[in-house]
Amino acid sequence: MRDYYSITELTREFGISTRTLRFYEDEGLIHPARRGRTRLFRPSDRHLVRQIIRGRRLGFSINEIREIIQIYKEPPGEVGQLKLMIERIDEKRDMLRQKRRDLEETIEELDNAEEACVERLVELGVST
Amino acid sequence: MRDYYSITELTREFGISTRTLRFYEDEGLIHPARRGRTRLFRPSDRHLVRQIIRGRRLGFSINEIREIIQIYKEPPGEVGQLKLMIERIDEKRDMLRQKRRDLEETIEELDNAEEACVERLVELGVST
DNA sequence: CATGGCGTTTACGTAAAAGTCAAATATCCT
DNA sequence: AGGATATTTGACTTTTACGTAAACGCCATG
Repeated sequence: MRDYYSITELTREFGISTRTLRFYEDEGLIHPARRGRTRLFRPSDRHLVRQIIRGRRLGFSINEIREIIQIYKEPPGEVGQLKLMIERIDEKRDMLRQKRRDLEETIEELDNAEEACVERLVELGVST
Repeated sequence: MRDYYSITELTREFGISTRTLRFYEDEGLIHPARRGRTRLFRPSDRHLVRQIIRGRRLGFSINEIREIIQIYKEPPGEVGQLKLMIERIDEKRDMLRQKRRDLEETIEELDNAEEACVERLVELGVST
């Protein structure tokens, strides 16, 4: 496990621009270390970036991603905070479950469409 | 099954604005009928809207949604077109599968976070 | 030593997806 | 018919998530 990654290494790995990574830092999603002015990304930063990218692919906004990232941090020490945190987690999970339903339905409709295409090909006597 | 829905009925049902529905029409995603200038949404339009909303929740852009909607239409009659269509369907399905992986991973991380919270509560002697 | 490559900040630009507002019609109800 | 209510079109604005350009620092290599 490497100690540090440079900004361009991460851009290459994740297929995003340096602008994007700096933007995520401005937005408080990541806090890479510094040597002088130069950013040094630790493995934990890299993992965070991976989580951000995942959230983005799932259609979450930066603010929603920020909320999700908060959750991954150390659990709070106080009982009230802990209960609140659990509530927030449940909320997010509900959103994810909704997305999963959307996903399954969409996949199913695509399956149907493909089957219709294949049937049509068979009708036309094309070997599949 | 109703014959027609008014624009405001659909906005209420789906929690979107009239502007949004007109925008989708401008973008060629839906083609509601008209009586005079007034839009009349048929059940098929309503179903399309449902599919659009689903796509939006999954983080697809309007253009991607447009492509997906094309797929739901009648399969083409010509062999080349059919094979092309099947390729496009497979592409979309790959994107959806990627999203599903992202989804499972994110849900799992949330599960872990929740478990950590619960454990912490147990440590503190709180009855869950 | 200057050239290239990678890094930085600051500032302005932009595309997508609507939101908002106004003014003009349409439709519905009595 | 007439007033209330609903719709339409069009123009302008906003938000999000970056893109892009300018201007400069650091350092290794020919």
